Amino acid sequence: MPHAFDRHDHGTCIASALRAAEETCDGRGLSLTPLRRRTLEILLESHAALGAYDVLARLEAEGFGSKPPVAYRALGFLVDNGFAHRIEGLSAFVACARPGAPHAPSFLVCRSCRRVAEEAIEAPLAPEAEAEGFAIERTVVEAQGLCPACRPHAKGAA
Amino acid sequence: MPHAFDRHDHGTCIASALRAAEETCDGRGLSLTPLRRRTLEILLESHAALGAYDVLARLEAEGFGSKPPVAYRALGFLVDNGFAHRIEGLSAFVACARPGAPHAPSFLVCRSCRRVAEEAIEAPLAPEAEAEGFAIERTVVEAQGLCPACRPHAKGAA
DNA sequence: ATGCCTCTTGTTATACTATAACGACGCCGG
DNA sequence: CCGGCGTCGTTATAGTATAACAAGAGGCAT
Repeated sequence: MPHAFDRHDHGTCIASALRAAEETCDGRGLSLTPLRRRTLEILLESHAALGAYDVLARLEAEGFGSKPPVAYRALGFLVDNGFAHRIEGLSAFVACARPGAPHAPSFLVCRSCRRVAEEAIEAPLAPEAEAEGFAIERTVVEAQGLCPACRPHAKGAA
Repeated sequence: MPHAFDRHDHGTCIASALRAAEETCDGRGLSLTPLRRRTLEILLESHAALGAYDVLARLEAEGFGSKPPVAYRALGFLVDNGFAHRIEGLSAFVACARPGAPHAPSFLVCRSCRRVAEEAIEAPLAPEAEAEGFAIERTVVEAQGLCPACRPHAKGAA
């Protein structure tokens, strides 16, 4: 499993993510329309988190609609179906690194270049939730900091 | 340590949090001004996360300024000094349950009543970050779901 | 083929969240 | 006194997100 911060064959990344999305859509009767597919491709171009309005600008430049709901709906579809994730700490979106497999994702988020490495981690609050009678539906686990590439030259924290 | 979802003496909660804030401010040469103190009190009234504009409305009704920076600055002061936390998943703020003690907080967040239980948890991504050469500066750990009180009568997930 | 239903994309308009930039005032040390 | 700093107030604007409605495409039962 290549990491966002490692050197890797990114073309393979993209191809396998698209294939997984196609297969999952087939399997569930979902339609990966041109808009949705293109939105996913835009996210896949890098491992960086993109804001909804960044995505929207790209879509508009390629002939899709220019209004926020166009981007938010496509992103919503991708997130709902596990092809992308929302990075809460950045109000931004990133392509899923493990599409197809259900998982509770967690992230290392670089505050300098916005690249995101997706990690697999066990739900960390499960015992506490159990003790309280709290029913967990979704977990957000994000570590913000500096990636290996940005670490040397980024300004100090905060 | 009483939990937000447990029955507990909330007056003690409030009093000890205020006292801890006063002591910490004394110790660090910070000033807990009327605005900042009142903002903290507003958050302490419940264990629920409040939006910045909810807090602002309360402050305005009590004679403080009415513009967003008034609330954001007071909340920023509280968050920066560990007297309150920002709940990323809600874009909202909650009083700290362990003021004074440095800690990497994590939260159980009820999507129905917005109450928040603060948990102590070890930084869960430390080994992964170490392996990647990623320097963690801050972690966000939030589990969203239904608290014991809301579980019976809330609508289904999502 | 027609009519109906659902899904998708597009729009307009608006709501919600957050910060930059500037001004006034009070306090305190020089 | 006065200069610097911190705080609180303002105006204005930036950034994020969704509600509500319109139009077209395709399936499918009649």
